[in-house]
Amino acid sequence: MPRPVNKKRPAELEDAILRYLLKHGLAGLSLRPLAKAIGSSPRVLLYHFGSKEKMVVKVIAAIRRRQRDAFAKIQAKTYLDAYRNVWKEMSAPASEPLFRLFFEIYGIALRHPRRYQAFLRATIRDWLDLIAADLCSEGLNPQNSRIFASVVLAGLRGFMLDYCATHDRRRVDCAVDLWLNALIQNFPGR
Amino acid sequence: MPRPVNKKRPAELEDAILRYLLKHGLAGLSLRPLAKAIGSSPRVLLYHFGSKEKMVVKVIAAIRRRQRDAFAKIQAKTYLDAYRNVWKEMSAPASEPLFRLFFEIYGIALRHPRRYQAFLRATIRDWLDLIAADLCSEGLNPQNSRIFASVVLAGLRGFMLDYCATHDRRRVDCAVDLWLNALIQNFPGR
DNA sequence: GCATAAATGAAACGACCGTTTCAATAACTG
DNA sequence: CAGTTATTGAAACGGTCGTTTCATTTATGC
Repeated sequence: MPRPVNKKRPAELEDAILRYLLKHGLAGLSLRPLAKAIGSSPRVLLYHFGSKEKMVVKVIAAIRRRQRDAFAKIQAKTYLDAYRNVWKEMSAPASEPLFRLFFEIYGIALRHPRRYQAFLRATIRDWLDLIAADLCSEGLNPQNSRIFASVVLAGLRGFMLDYCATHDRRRVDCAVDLWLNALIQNFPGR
Repeated sequence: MPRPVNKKRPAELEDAILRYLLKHGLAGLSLRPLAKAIGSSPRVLLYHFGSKEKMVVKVIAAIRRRQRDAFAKIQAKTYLDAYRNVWKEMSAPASEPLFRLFFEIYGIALRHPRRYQAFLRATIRDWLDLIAADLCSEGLNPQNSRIFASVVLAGLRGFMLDYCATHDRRRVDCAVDLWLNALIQNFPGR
């Protein structure tokens, strides 16, 4: 009978907070500057999320979903091309804030495995599932698919760590090429 | 004529702080608990390092040196064996605190490139130099050595990210094997 | 032992933190 | 319009932060 709940409000806040985190990072996050920047107030954030920690966990889940969805849609005729395209997308300037934030969260999550258990598990498994499913659909057995997918994921993340730190595009791009060629020649289905 | 400076004191403090960081991480570091834990006081830390930020930068440099030295001494008859041994050393339980701290610092450094410029540059270049020098000494030209070394470094770091998050040793170890075999078959000198 | 400067202790400063309290407002139902 | 509850604002609370101030202790060369 009274004022009904606004179900879209939390999602709106999540989006705004995510954008703020992309700019300012997670480590030094505090409610007052955040609230001011997104036109809200600490009171409102705590009302909707319960606590700062719960808020962060929620937003991190949203970040993970966003990152996964951004790359799930990439397709190509061959694996070589697909992975090439993924790297091109990952290393594009537009992706860098997301990866910087991702690595920052990664570091914090490794320090607090309990709190960020969901993130730690999902951040590997999401991608492994994505990559391995593709391989499976081509006839590779599930177990080998996961092994091969682990190699792909580790490479992509490792190169991204390098690129974010050095911005040495020429060297890293060359290295990615060399790596992909070596991988593809040892593709377990060939 | 008066009391002379104790040149060993800063190094002692650095060591103690490093041990504390390995346990407690960098993100939430604050002087009072740190000082208490190492039997010192905030006053002393600031006296010797000037500020918290300068202290952190100094200790991070020490961490980097320690990490590099720990792996520089690893040798083997073939590259395959050498990289295998490096991975074995990296993924040993004793190394995990160091890598957790390393990834945490990495995330923070990416957020503050100015402050941690030295770390970001060195954390890639140190290893690249180490790996590439080996390859060069076997006759590979310097440029290709750096490319190949980039592949090795990215792989090692990527697998370590995976392992720290999942502790799925069997899968990651298998993936490392697959990756190394693929790499070695495409070793540019063969 | 005395002068001198390095090193440390104790306490305070102003600022900011996450959170709570209390009250006001807003948006809906009947 | 009245009643009800979701939502928000303003201010305060206790606590911790990095840093500074001021005084004291400590170890050395003369």
